[in-house]
Amino acid sequence: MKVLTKNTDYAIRALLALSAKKGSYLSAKSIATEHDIPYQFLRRLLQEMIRHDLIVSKEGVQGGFMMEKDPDEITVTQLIEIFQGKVQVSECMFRKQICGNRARCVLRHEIMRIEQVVQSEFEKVTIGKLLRDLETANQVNQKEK
Amino acid sequence: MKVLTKNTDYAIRALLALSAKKGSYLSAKSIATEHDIPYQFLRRLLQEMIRHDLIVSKEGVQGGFMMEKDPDEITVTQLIEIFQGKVQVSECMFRKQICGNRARCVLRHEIMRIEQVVQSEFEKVTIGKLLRDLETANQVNQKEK
DNA sequence: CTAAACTGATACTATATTAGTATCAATTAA
DNA sequence: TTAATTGATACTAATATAGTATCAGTTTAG
Repeated sequence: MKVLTKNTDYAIRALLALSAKKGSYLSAKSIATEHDIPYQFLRRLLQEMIRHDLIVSKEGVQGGFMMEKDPDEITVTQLIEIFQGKVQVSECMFRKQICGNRARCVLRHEIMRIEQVVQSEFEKVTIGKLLRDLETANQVNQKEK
Repeated sequence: MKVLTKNTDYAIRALLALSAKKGSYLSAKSIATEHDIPYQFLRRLLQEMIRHDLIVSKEGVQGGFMMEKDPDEITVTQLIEIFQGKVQVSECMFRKQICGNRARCVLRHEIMRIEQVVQSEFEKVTIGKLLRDLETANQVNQKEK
C-alpha cells in the first residue's frame, strides 16, 4: 500500500525547491535536473499546480515558475487531493448486504473516522514545515563536514 | 486515493460472514452469493487467508471455510498488509537530492510518523469490533421495523 | 528582428496494479 | 459413484500510474 504516488512526491519536491527560492522564477528544466524528476512529467505537475493557484508562471526566456501561495498554507492533504483524488477509505463497505441502513451503518462511521485521522495527519504537514525541517537537517549535515 | 482495495474489502466482508457463523463451515459459494462478491475472486482471497492462518478449510461436499483465529485478533492493518502490502507512505523522498543524510532526514521522520499513525488507527479496527458494531446496527434496524 | 529559452496544451506509449474469469485436479459426504 | 466442494494456477480485462513526444506561442538577449 503506497500512500504517496510519484505525482504527489514530485510535486512536494518541486514546491520545496520553489519555496527555497521564493520570489524568483525557476525553470522546469532546472528543477527537473536538480531534483532528478522526469522533465515532461514535472511540467504537467507544475501546470496542474498553476490551475490550483499554488504557483504562477512566466513564459519565455528567463521564465519559469514561482510560489504563489504561502508554503505554510499548502498541506500534503491538498496535494494528495489534487494528484490522487480525495482520500477515501472504501466505497464498497456501504452496501446493504453488510449494513441494512446506510445512515446508521457503523462500519461506515468507523471508516470515516479513520479517513478523518489520515486526512488530518497529512494536514499537519505543510510545505512550509517540511522546508524548515529540511533546512535544519541541512545545517546538521553542514556541521558534520 | 483509495485506502482499501476490493481485495481487502471483500476479505473483511468474508471474515465478518465467517465470524458470524463461527464453528461451522461456510462454502465460498454461499459467501459469494450472500455478500455479492465475485466467486472466483473470493476463492483466491480465502486461500490467501488460509496461508496466513486466519481461517481453515474442509474439502468436499459440506466443506467450506471456518474461522481459525479469534476475530478480535485480526486487525485491518494485517489484512491491508496481506492484500495490499505493507503500509508505506513514500519510498521516494529519501533521495540524497532532498536530504543529504538519510539517517537524519527529517522528512523521513515526518513520513514515518504518519505511517505509524495510519497503521495504528487501522490496528484499532479488528474483525471482532466490526462484527459487534454490525450487530448493534442490525438491532437498531430491527426495532425500526 | 531573430534565435534560443522558455511555458501551454495535449496526445501518446509503457508499465504496474487491481479486478475478475476459467479450468482442471483432488477430496469428501450422501 | 456422483455432485459439491476446495487447491492450484493460468489467463484476460480494466484502470491507474509513470513517463515521453510534439508543436505552438511567448519573451528576452543579442
